[in-house]
Amino acid sequence: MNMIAPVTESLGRSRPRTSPKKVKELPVDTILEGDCIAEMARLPDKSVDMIFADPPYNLQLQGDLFRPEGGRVDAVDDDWDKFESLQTYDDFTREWLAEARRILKDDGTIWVIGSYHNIYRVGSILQDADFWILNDIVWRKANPMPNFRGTRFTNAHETLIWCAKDGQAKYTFNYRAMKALNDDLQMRSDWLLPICGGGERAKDENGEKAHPTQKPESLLYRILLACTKPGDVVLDPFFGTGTTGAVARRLGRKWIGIERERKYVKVARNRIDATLPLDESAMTVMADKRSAPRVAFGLLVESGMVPAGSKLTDSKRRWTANVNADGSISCDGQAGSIHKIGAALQGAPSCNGWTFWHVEEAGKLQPIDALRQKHLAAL
Amino acid sequence: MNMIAPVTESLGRSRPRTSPKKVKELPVDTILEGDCIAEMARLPDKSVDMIFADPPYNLQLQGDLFRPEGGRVDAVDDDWDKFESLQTYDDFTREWLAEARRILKDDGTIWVIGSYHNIYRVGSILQDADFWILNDIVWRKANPMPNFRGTRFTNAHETLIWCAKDGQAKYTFNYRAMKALNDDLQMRSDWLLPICGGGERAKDENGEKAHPTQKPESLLYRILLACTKPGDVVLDPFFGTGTTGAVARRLGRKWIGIERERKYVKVARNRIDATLPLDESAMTVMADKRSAPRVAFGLLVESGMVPAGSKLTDSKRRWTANVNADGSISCDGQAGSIHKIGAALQGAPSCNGWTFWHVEEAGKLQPIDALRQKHLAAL
DNA sequence: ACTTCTCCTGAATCGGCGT
DNA sequence: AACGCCGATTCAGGAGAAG
Repeated sequence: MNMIAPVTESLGRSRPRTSPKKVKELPVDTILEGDCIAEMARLPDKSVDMIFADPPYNLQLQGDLFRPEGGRVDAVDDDWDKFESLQTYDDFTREWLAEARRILKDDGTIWVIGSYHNIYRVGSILQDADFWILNDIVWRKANPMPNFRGTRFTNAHETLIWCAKDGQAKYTFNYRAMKALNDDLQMRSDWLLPICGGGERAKDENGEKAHPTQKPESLLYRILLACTKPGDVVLDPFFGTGTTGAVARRLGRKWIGIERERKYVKVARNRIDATLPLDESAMTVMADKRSAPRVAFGLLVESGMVPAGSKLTDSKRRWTANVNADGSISCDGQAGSIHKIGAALQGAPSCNGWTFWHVEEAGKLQPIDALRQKHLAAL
Repeated sequence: MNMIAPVTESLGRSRPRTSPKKVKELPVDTILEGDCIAEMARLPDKSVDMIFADPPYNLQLQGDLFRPEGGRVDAVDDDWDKFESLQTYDDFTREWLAEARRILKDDGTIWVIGSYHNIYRVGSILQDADFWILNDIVWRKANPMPNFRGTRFTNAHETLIWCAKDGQAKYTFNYRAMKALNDDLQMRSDWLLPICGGGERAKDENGEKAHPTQKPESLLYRILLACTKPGDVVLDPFFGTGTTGAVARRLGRKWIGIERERKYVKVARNRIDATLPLDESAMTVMADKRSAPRVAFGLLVESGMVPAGSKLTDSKRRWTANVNADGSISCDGQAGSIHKIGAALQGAPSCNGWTFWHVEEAGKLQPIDALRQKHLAAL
């Protein structure tokens, strides 16, 4: 078991500690065997970067599904049952989500997956707990189980809810990586992925499938790639056969799993041990421009890459601007930054001067952003 | 206005009548102008076969949003979508759903559409009110608005919840019709349909869009075809520009619309009057496009078919590229899509990366397009 | 007549940093 | 905390103009 000190210390805030014996250091790359709420209670405040949770889909309701067809059920008792189970499920959900919220860093995010049986309870309780929904994602199953009786639409999807701790949080979203993964189109909220089967499906000692609802690694791959950075800590409070851990290890993320059932813990351990991390070069993703170091236009002027006195023009040569010695530009009697002048000329509220303005080189127009990239590469 | 006697008489059950002056006969094929709860209160118990509801989503938008090219997004800022709090929204939802339940026949079903802003509230309250969820349906928008800032996944779907009054109800589901509509495959819970635009979009006197959130007729067509019979009565308590009425008339169903805003009522009346029953000319778009699904290269990376870290080469082994975790590839210090990098290396304006790049398998080079075909076949 | 190009628009909870 | 500046950011489809 590896240990790393939690980045943020427990602050002893409003929420009472539900357990007196909190761990001093965050246990990572390990499975905590026990009840998810009790084990979460031992983890420090604001210590994990992401939580992925695949909670039970409300076992009480599933019980109803197994009733013999045509059996006469007293309606009043049934309603009472249902109320009882929904109430119980809600209480359970509120409790583990409260712990999850406490453990999550302020800029961390949480993902919860569910079906129509439970996801509306989960979504409402997330909102009630002041989580801020960023997206809901539809996992479209490429190969769902058909509806054998022909009584409904084929239940061919599950729903994931992605939340920040509040509307102001600065969460991680690797936009360019997601765009790259989707052939240079923005990644949408509907994901088509096969269900987990074949060799990926974990087996127990008897060769039977080890877990009834094992999630595909491709699903976790996309989630972890989108919303975490290498080295981030991911918590999965309903670990099962450890899909989250396996993918986290492969992608160079740290992980914590909580699982109550010993048989699943064993399967998960073996599975993750057999998973090899990608080497660092393979782990790289398209970097967001936002995270690149800033280059002031004046720096290019200073360095002579775009000398003072040279001309800038837009791609259609509608306007020509003069470069001043201080990195400001002049056009139409106005002077200011490449962005300000670009916006003013177009009558637009804003403008990215780096892509708007061009220089002529060998008869061809080239955006000054290309020069910036050259400048960055030279460093 | 046509009148038909309610099929099921009011039984004077537990719920107190919220209005003393209930109509004696059910008003059909007409718009009731007024508040949805007050107007529903005038309708008799157990009198309609289906309810389709498109309630306000409570979007909670902040400031203006601008497109990259400078245009301003025409947001939904209407008063009818503003609520003081989640609590207020929940109270409103409980109230109109209670009336809806009272009016609905015991074997009737209800559909409610929403987005992540409100659908979890709606789903929970439906379950709390003892409605029985039969399916949740994902409307995948073929042409959603992009995420202009690159901050989240493109919000490309809305969710519909379909409920019976309880788990024992004998609801209508036209299984064969749905299967026929889907090329003789069971209709799934994810529907790909374009948003409402072009000539279908209702205009006001000034030629502006009459309503900010008009739903496409293809969506209502599928719902009414699936869950009602000819002659059934469909109630839409948030009628807007009357899509439900127009499609109901086209399909030979009776309809009741409730709408508070006079401007929408006028548009809806004109629109429905101009709709010819059983003219299916406008319905040609309703079937899912069954064109071959596009496969992103990233999908092969995610699924492990071309693992991150593996090498690609062109047929003559002049270049070798490294596969990154997000499906981009790197070569010669550049990173980008299989197409972009292939084009850049050759100095060509474009390149089909699927045929340009190869993987080595058993000493033989194989274009990655072959792997794509294998992936498609597996689905 | 046919193609190509430009422009417009759609239920959207759509920045970050330094001063 | 508020303000101001930098500068990052879009997909599909329909309509109508232009070639």
